[in-house]
Amino acid sequence: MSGDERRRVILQAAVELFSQHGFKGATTKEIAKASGVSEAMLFRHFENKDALYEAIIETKGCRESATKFAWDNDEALIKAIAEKDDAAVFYRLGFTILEKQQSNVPFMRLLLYSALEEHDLAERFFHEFVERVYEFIGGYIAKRQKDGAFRKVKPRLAVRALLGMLLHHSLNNILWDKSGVLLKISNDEAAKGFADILLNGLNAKEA
Amino acid sequence: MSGDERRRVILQAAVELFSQHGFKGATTKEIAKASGVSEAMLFRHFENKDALYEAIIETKGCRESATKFAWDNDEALIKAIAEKDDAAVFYRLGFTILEKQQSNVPFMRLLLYSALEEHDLAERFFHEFVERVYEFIGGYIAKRQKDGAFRKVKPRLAVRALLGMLLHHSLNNILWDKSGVLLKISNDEAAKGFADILLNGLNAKEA
DNA sequence: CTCGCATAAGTAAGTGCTTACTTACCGAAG
DNA sequence: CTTCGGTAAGTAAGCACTTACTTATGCGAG
Repeated sequence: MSGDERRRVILQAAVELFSQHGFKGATTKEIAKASGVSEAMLFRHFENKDALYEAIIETKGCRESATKFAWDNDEALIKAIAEKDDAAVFYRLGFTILEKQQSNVPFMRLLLYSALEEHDLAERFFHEFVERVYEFIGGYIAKRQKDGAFRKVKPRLAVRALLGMLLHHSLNNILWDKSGVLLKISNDEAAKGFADILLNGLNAKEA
Repeated sequence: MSGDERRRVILQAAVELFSQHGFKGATTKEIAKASGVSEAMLFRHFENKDALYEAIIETKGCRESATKFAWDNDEALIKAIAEKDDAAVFYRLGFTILEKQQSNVPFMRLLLYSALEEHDLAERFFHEFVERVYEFIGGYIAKRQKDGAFRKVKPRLAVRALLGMLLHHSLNNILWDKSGVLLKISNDEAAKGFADILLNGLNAKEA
């Protein structure tokens, strides 16, 4: 196997294990074993454990999706924003964030760990992600408030609400995968439901 | 210092460190040092690390508040439920959950870690907490739907939304305490804001 | 009051195992 | 014969947990 190939295999195994056990919890021995090489090989490809973690975050599927979200290329989202179709906007936003969990990087788990563990890199990663979401969604909410379409709620509080729903949903589905005790809700249904709740609330429309 | 006193001191230090670094991340050496005794003393008071963790969860301020929530004694909540004052109900629920963070046990952090770490005890703890919340709040929502006061949204989805807001809010405030980068929102304001969003949504009332 | 002694509170210095990381070496391809 | 992908066998430090031992604290009998 060539160097580049091996590197990718190691990264893939590392992502899996870091997102499962966190930075501290995942061991280099495990990662090496999971990628089918000796620990020594791992340390030839990556200077140390930190460098390995950094490489994951710098990875296309992670940092880029954390900061850019590929939102720029989401036609459904662009169309929804242009048409001021709020339900579609929030649905697309939620869905694309949630689906990252399913993609090559178990994004949400990595994100939650990075918020808890005291690791500079991880913390910066979390902050960048959250800030970016606040900017994007918060900006949209503020705009719609100016339009008179949204009530005057602190945009940041609304973002915190939406992001919280999504994070908690991911957390629950992760746990569901492990134990099957909790309720499984599909990402699609959750994204739709959260968008609906966020926009219309629980109160029945007054006649 | 008497045995019981010492035990309490150790528990206090352990709570602090477990909630900061997680179960794996906190070391018995650190915990012993933080409580001003040798490691050997720690292991005289608690059979092993697991037993120490278990003792914390069994603690009044933790398991009981996780499963009972002291909601039975919250007069403001009981009154709000009786009067079907939904805004007050959700505000009280949110506020009491959030305030646990401030109390003797940094509840939310412990909860988040327990959701991520692969530790039977921790997982059970998280499940119990979440199930209990789903039952209580979900039950209330279902009832209000029957009253015709709430729209037909899956109760569990609504609970997931509310709990998610609260968890994420705690996570942000934790990180704020550490870095000061994120927006600090008081628990009171957050609980009020989330209750409002959950009930009324963002959409401006249609004329 | 105090002596004797059991018991609880405490420690220093380990145990064996795991951790991140290293060194010294090997075989094949260019 | 060097360079690259690879390994076996380390190392020092850190982990949960123990051992062997010392001090403090009751507390009933004399």
